[in-house]
Amino acid sequence: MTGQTETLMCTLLDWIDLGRLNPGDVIDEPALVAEFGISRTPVREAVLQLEAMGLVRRLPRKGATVFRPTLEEFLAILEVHAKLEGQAAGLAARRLSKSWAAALESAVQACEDFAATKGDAEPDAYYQLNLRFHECVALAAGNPFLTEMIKTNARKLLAYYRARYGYAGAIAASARDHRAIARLIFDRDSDAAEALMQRHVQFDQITAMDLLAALS
Amino acid sequence: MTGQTETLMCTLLDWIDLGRLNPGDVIDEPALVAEFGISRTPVREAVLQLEAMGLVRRLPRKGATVFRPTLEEFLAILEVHAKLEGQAAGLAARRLSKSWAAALESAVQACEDFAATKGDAEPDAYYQLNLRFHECVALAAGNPFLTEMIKTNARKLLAYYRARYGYAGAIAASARDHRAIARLIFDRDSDAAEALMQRHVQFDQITAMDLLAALS
DNA sequence: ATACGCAGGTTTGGATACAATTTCTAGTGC
DNA sequence: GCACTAGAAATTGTATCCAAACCTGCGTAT
Repeated sequence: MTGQTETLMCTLLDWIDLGRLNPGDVIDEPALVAEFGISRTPVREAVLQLEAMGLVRRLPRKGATVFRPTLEEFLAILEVHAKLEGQAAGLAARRLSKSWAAALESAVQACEDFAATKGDAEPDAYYQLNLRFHECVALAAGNPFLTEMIKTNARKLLAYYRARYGYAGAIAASARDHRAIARLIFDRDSDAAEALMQRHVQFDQITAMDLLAALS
Repeated sequence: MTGQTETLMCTLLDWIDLGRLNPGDVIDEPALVAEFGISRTPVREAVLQLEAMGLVRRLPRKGATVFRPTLEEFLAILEVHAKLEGQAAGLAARRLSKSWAAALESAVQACEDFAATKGDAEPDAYYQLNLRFHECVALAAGNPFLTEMIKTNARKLLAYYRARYGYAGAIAASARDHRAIARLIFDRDSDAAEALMQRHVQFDQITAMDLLAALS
């Protein structure tokens, strides 16, 4: 009896992270009730909390769906997300500890190795490495609140980021960016790290629109 | 029957905004049940959603309390909040429309007039003007997502900001800052507006710590 | 043939009932 | 007199139940 609401929420978050639930998918409450053998109450509460976080949207009489931004919403979120990731990089440059330096270097290495050996194959696998890099930077910034915010926002853009690495050369370019950002962080160049990370995340809005179009 | 959960949530948010609920105050669920003549379910749901937003903390067996940051949490939130307000100012400088320009000018004027005529008296009244200035900037930035985020974060720091204007000269200094920021926005100097707003919000951390100490 | 409407079913929000864990209290024994 | 324990009450999470709002489809009337 360790909190069915909480358990279910974590499960749903995992499903979103793993791509088992994608933007626009309906969250079928009765089905969850049946699948988990629990009552409507915790299911309802879990969905309500996800809605409060902005990850789920509930249309009147239409069921709950995983948040799927419109073009305007996507660009608005991306704009803020890029700024926060930038801040994280800037702070990391100022606060980097020995142990996070090691973790960051290994995350960047992993990205480079992948780009060198696998090229454009397995974009989903690269996406996981990408996640690790960004998580490292966020954690190295030493601001748990910022980390949490970045994670939540990232979830709203998740499916689109995943799609990003399907384009030829995207993985190599991403790995190069990561290296450049890491170098600036290691050099303690806070301003440059911030600026570059922000540009890295807010990749050409044309590309963003391509992604959106591809996923509509 | 127009959504008791939603109604209650808005009421609680208002209470927080108006200072009727302050950080650390307990949210007595049974009392709310009695006061509103509703059942436990909507009360519980409202509190859970506030918790998901980070505005309420629920300790095991100790009831729910309005979020009251520790010193570390306060500084972490302030760091992010300042960055976001800065972004809003920068975007406003680029996107300012005629009508928002007028609203912004009037908000700044109101601050200046207050500082000139009332001096350091009625800090709570000035706080409302301050809110309007920041809201104007956020709205002028044209990013609803950013606006929402700023509002939620501001709520977490609310009681502390209110206390800020109790210090001699604080109101006049704030009004001067607002004028300087507005000038940069009117001049379309995005970078400078962003930097100045960030500094304005993340006021000297010494001061922040004074506030915290005063409120513990 | 079409449009109006009414009866069922479904969906959703809310109330209440129930169970488990824990705390307060009072009583008893050392 | 203090401590320990048992029981009573409360807090909290979950389940079940109820009522109102709204979709759906069929029937009837014009």
